[in-house]
Amino acid sequence: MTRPVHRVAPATDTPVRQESLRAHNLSLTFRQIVGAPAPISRIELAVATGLTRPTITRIVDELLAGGLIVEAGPARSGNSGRPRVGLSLAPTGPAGLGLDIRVDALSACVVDLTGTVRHLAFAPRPPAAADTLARLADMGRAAMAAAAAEKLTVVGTTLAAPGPVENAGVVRFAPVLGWRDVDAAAALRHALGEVMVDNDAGLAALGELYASAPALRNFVCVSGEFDIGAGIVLEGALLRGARGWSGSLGHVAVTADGPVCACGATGCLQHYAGLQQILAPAAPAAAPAPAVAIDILASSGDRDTLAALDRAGTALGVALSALINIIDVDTVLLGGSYSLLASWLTEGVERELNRRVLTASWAPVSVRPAPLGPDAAVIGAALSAIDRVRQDPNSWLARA
Amino acid sequence: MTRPVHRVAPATDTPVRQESLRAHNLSLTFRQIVGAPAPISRIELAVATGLTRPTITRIVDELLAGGLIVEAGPARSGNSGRPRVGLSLAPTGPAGLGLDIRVDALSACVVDLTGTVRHLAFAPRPPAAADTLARLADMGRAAMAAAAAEKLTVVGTTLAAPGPVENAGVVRFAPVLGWRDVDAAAALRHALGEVMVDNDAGLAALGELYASAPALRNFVCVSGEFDIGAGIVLEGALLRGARGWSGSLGHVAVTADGPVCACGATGCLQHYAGLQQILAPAAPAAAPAPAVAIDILASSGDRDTLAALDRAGTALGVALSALINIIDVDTVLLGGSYSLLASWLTEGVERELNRRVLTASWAPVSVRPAPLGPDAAVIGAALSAIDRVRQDPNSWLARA
DNA sequence: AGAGTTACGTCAATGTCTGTAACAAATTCG
DNA sequence: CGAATTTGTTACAGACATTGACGTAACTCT
Repeated sequence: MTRPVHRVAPATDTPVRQESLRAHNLSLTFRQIVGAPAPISRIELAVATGLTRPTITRIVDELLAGGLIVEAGPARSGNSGRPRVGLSLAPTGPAGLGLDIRVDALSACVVDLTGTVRHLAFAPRPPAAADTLARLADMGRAAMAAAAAEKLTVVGTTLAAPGPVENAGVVRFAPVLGWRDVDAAAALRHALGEVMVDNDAGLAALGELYASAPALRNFVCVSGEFDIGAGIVLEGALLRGARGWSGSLGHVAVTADGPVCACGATGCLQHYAGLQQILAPAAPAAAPAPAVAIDILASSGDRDTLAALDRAGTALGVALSALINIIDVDTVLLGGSYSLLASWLTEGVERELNRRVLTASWAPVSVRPAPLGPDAAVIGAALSAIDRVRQDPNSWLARA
Repeated sequence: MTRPVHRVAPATDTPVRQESLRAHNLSLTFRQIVGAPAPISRIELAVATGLTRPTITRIVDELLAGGLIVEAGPARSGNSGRPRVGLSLAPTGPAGLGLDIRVDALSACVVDLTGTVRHLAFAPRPPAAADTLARLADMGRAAMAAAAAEKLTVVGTTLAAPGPVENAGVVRFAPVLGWRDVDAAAALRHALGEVMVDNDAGLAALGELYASAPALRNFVCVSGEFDIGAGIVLEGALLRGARGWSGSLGHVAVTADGPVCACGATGCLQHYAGLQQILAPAAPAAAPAPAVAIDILASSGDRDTLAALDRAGTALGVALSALINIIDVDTVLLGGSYSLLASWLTEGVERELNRRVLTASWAPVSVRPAPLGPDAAVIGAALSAIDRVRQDPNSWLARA
């Protein structure tokens, strides 16, 4: 009856010393500043973190010296007494660089510590992989220069790619681009330094996460570009799966014995809700920006397009019901191109969710367009790059 | 000599003081002992944790005094020198209590620190909810008494329930039992103290996780009892979702326009792969242990049953493909009753996974029966209760 | 203008952990 | 039997964060 036991997810595998204690409290305090909706004073920090005022003073000094935060003017707190000095994130200093490969364009984005987009550029996408990567390197260098001009230092770069990515570097499979096993991280390393590569749908979800005003914590963001991908955020963290290949929603079966898909399976969501498939009946010659074309056709009352949108919404709802039954989230964001088409899709999605999600009667799932829309992935990529500093400012302080 | 660089501990929301430092290092050391395949000496602990020998000595003293570990006899390490003293988990001290409500029976289980099952009992399930809970309370008390007789103290209790659970206490919906919104934690609190309630499929996955010999880290365990549930383990942690309602695989659509299910939707997996549905064509009068009945019928070559099993395997494969496309895991365990039927199901499941999982060609998904089978949920429940002590021994030490 | 109030900084005292180094124990080998 | 070797313990010093008390700054109200 003896059963051996083996290790499970540990808290941390490293020993801690006094030094790490200090680093931890510093990072804790910094995260409070990051998360505060408005400039926050030292006293408020002391209350929020549970640390004492002298400790906060010391930590704040360190953050100020490192250029990570700035003091705002004094702000009234109560009626009398010395006003509090607001502390907020510095608009200069570290920044994150994001790159995105979309069907219709390449884009680059720089965000600062506060999450503000400081630079956003687009360029056409060359057909060949090598040209695409070279162009991205150029855009990255240009973005870094633009950042430097505003006293920003790029501390990390993330590339969003439309397909499953392995080891944060190799794009396994990207049908739109015709890529297979492209080591994008290696190709960009020379020009841009270390580059993390991640799935675009996941990064779009991260973008929406960081940008969400009443912070979302559990949601899925469906990005409908060429491929349909889902970025799943649980407890404020992106779900990457065992090998980072989560979120291939496009190849979830809606009808097991449906029509054959390019992937070899049958009845995939892609077939019902892919942009090309929605557009096809009305305009066989694909337009450069299919989502816009679909929106125009639908607005003009085109029956084929409206019918296709209805099918797409229903199919999306079926696949999302599977997703939510499998992993419970309370919000669906229609992202990427779908954000432009949300008004045509939401109804069908909601209908299926209400029918099919087992727990819908206790806690209805909210469906809405993603605020950042098609730019969410670049912005998310840049934010994920800067977020390493936001979560652990010590790396930046150690550098200086 | 250069001092090793130590990364900050994790993103916790609490401040750390010297005291927590001590607690962290103690818990780190203890987890090493837990994870070691054989008794481990102080020196080995020092190497494994990165702490110094004096520190290890102090921590080990504390663990010995607290009764969490015991010294084994000296063991040869090299040829000469003082032999190492092996340290291993104490077979007495804290224990976890698990309870499970199954269709066919109630069960209770006690595991000790080492993960060994020390007590396992079954009882018939009364039809009414109140009776069921009263019986469970009795079984829990009996198990606690049995544990005490072996010098074990139950430090936590977990109840596995067949349905979505809210706030670790309220069973929202359990069709087999006819339960809706039953506050099981409250009902058992008086007899057993604080009880955590969780979904049975998730706990079964945890059971398989803790018991897996070459440790699994990313897998899904499908439990087919009355309801089909999936427990998803990612990086050694159970995925619970926003409200703990993850894993309702039974109501994932296999064919969107399929037959109507009891839940109100159409084409649910439950309809194709539920035990009752597999059994129905051959033996309309449900046997007490459907899985056994199915196995016997199939072994005897019953055509209807074989056909039903084929349909079930295929449907399971479709739903699991959706799951794996959505969240990437590399292993599927056929658990619960399915473990008994694995030989009839595996082929169909594998076929569909290979067709439908987008990344199957790079990394095939392994499908196999779950070693613990139908008892995984109780054992997992008990293990999850004791695991709190294993992950953080300080709670136990503080008590004494 | 002065009292009252709140915010923030500084200093010494305290406690606790780690690391180094010397020391004690237990066993093998010549 | 004693030297060598490895394991485990004790003693001391160094480092660092927290606490608490006191002092200073800034602003409002009377």
